[in-house]
Amino acid sequence: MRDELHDYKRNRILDIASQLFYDAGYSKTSIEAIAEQLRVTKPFIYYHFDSKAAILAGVCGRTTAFVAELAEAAASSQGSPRQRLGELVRSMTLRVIEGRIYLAVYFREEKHLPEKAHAELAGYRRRFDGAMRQLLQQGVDAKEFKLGNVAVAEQAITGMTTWLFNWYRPDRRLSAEEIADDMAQLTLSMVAGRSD
Amino acid sequence: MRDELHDYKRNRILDIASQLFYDAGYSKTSIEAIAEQLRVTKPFIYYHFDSKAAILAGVCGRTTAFVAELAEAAASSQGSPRQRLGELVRSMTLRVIEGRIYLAVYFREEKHLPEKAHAELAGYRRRFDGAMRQLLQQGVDAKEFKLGNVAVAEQAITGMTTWLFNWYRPDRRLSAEEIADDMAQLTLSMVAGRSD
DNA sequence: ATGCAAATATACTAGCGAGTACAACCACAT
DNA sequence: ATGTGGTTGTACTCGCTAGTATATTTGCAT
Repeated sequence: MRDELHDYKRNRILDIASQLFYDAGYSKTSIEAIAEQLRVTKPFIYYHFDSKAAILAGVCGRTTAFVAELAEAAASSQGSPRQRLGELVRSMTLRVIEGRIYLAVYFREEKHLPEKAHAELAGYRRRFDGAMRQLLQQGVDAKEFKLGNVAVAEQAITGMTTWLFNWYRPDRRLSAEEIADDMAQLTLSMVAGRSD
Repeated sequence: MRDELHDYKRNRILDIASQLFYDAGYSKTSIEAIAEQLRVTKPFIYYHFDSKAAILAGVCGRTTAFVAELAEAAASSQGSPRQRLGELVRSMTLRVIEGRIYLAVYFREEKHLPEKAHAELAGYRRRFDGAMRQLLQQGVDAKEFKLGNVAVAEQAITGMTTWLFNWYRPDRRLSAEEIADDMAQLTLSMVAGRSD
């Protein structure tokens, strides 16, 4: 139960760091600033993390893995491609909204990640892309989807969903659920193909 | 014709800076590194730019304005909404591919922009969003598009197009034109609406 | 040729902030 | 009570880099 305390402290550091990195950027956030917010001192931080970059890695890892797993689950589960794609986009949208701060930091500060963390996260992205592409291909094979290039469609869907981290603001009229439903609907129209 | 030389030098600085900012990130790129690549010294740079942030502003401004103008032109030109939207997405895609380095730097390093440049670029983004939304609304009014929430559809289209800066690599099988055609096609299917 | 202004280089300053050596503290077992 | 390991604070170092004071050069007008 001392481990739990450790985890709790680490997470508190990551909470504060996420917010500061998000608001001001990684480079403009000093370790001291993080310590100050937590009402502790620098060595407290360094006791729990090896370096500033390690904190960044912690922040960036918070959402990425999860999204990849969503896609893999969708690609290999039961149901029609159409149905699975809709559900995937819906849940992905919710997840992106939830983790928008971590995603924003990740995409912005990728260059500051230590090599190891960078490779790990790149791996998740590849898994996500692979799973999504596979799902789209299943839909094409089943004649449910009509697509030119599957890779382009895959990136289009990924893009429109991921982009949410950039524009979503919680104080909008729109609820996360409404957006998720719309996104799913738009995606399904998109893959259904020809409309002229 | 001395002005032309000035412009030329400024642009050379921006060329190098774009590439270095893109490859290594803004913070990890020193002015000296830029000078070195150009085979000049630091004061040369400072003679042409007031600060490092001013260089960043120059880099970030390279594509943004243009994209906003594309959208405004599309919103207020002749032709059916459907036709204009397709053409807009097509040309936007090409432009995003062309200026992907500048866009990547812009989205990553926004926090390092001086207030003035930040406001200016935010203005372009607002104009873009406004124009795109207007165009979509025209399509809805003309019963050409079927959309739930226009704002969500707008961001979806913006996202899938802008996201290109993140995944496009010139050494792919896909040409820019093919991608642009696909994007336009996907967008039109998307806005055409219900498919079930 | 020569003087003036614009352009570029040499050689510095100054401050910030990541990371650390070491000291102090605290909880618990014995 | 006391020693021991895990934890946090005090007080530094040290390198890096944005920015600059000043010298030098270059090109052009006359």
